[in-house]
Amino acid sequence: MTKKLETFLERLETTNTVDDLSSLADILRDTYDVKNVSYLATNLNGLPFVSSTYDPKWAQHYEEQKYMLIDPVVRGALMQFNPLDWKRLDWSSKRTRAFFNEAVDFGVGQQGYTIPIRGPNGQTAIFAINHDSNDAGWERYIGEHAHDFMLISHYFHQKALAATHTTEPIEGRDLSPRELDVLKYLGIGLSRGKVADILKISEHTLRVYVDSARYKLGALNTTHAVAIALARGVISV
Amino acid sequence: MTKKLETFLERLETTNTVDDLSSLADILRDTYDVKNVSYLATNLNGLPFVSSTYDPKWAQHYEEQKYMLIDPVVRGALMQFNPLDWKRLDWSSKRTRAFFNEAVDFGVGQQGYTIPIRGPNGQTAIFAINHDSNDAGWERYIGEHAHDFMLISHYFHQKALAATHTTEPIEGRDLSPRELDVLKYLGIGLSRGKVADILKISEHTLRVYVDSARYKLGALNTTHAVAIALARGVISV
DNA sequence: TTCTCCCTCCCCTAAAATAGGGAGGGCTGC
DNA sequence: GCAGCCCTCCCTATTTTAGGGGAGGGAGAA
Repeated sequence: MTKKLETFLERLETTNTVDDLSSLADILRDTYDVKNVSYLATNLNGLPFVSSTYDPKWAQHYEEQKYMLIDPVVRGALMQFNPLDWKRLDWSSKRTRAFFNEAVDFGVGQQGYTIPIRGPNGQTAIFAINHDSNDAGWERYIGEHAHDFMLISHYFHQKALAATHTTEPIEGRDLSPRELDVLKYLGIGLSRGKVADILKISEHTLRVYVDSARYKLGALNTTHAVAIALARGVISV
Repeated sequence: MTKKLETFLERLETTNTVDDLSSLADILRDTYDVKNVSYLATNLNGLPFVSSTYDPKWAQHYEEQKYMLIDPVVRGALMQFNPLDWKRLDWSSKRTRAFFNEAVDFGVGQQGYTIPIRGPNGQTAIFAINHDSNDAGWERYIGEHAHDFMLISHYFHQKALAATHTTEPIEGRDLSPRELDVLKYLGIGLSRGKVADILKISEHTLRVYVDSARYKLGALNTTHAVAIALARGVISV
C-alpha cells in the first residue's frame, strides 16, 4: 500500500456524513497532487451527488446545462467497465470538442482518467482525476497510481452509499422462482401470451405471478416491476 | 504492489481466451495459498461463466440444483456493494446452514470472502476465496490481502468481459432527450397518460417517442425498451 | 397442526399498447 | 441549402394488458 493511499484511508475513517464526503475530493487533490478530483454519483437515493474540486462556476454551469447527459466522459465511462483515459475518447464529434474546450476554460485539466463504479441497485458513479501535463508524463503518472485510484474510487463510493443510507438491504420478500421467470421473460420483450407458452402455464396463471411480483416489489405496473427487478439485479436483460 | 499481485498480473497479460480464464482460479489459489478461489459471472453474453478450484462434483451439483438462486453467499454479495465475509451472513435460516454444510462436505472451506463486481449491462459477477482457518487467522489474512483481492476481482472480470466479447460498445443511435424523458417516467411506473401530462405533450406525441425509442433500442415493446435503457444505464429507477 | 407461501386455473371490463397511415416547423451539420 | 433528425400533433383499427374478483392443492415452517 502506498503512503498516499494510507493517508487517504486514515482520513476516510472519520468520514461519515455527506458533508465529510464533500471535502474528500479536496483532500485527494492535495494528496495526489493533481489539478482536480471529482466524484459524481448519478443515483444515490434517487438523487445525484457530487464531490469535486472543480470551480463552482463550472459545477453550476454543468448542472444548469444538464451536461451530465452529453458529457462524453460520463457517457463513455458509464458504458464500459474499464477506467477511461480521456485521450481515448472519440474526439471526432464537434460537440465533444466544444464541450471539452468549455471545460478547459473553466479550469478543467487537459488530461483525465475516469473510473466507473457501480452499486447493486443502479447506484452508478464515476470517479475522475485530471491534470495538466504532457502525454508521457500523464501515462507514467496513471501507470503508477491506477491501482490506488481504483481502490479509492471504490472506497469513496462505499462511503457515499453509507452516508446516504443507500446500503441498507432492501426490504420486502424475495421473488419466487416463477415470479423471476415471468419477469425475466417479460424483461426481454416477450408478450404475456408468449411467456405463458414458454413456461407452459396459462396466461391467467402468469398474470398472478406478475401481480404478486408487482406487489412484492412495490411496483405500480408490469413495466415498473421489470424495471425494479432489473435495478435490483434479480433479473438481467 | 505486492509480489503476489505482480505475479498474477504478469500471468494475466497472456490471458485472452475463455480457456485461459478457467485456469486463473487455480493460479490464484496457488499464488495466494488458499483452499479455493472462484469467479462466477451471472450474465456474460446472457450465459453464466464459472472459473473455480472447487471439486467438479460440487460445481456440477451446484449447477444441477440451481444453487445459484439460493446460495446465501451469492445472494448476499449481489445485494450489496462491499465485499462480504461469510461469517457476517445471516446464519439463522436452517436452509442456509444446510446448504453450507453440504458445501463443506464437498471440500469448500469454512472461511470465505466474496467480492461482488458489476459491469455496465447487468454483467454481475462475484469473486470469492475461501480457506480453512480460525477466525483470527482469517481476519488477519483478509486484512493483509483485501486490496489485492479487490483489484484481482476487477481484473478478472475485465478479462472475462473481454474474452466473451462483452466489452464492445453498444451499437445504435443515442436516444433524444424527449425519448429519455418518456422512458424515465415509464420506468418509474407511470401510465402513458400521466407521462404525457407531466411532459405537457399529447399522448399521441408521447407514443411517437416510445416508438422511436423502441426502434432505436431494438426493443420488442415498451417494457423491453425500458429494460434495455435501464441496462444501458441511460435511465435509472 | 395450523399458517403461510407457492403454484395453478378461471371469470370479467376498461385501459393501454401496438400497428398502420398522415402532417408541419425547427435545428444542425456538411 | 439540403439532408437528417427532433419535436409536435392527428386518424383508425386490433390486440394485449391491467386490475378486480374467486378457488383449490401442496410444501414447508413455527
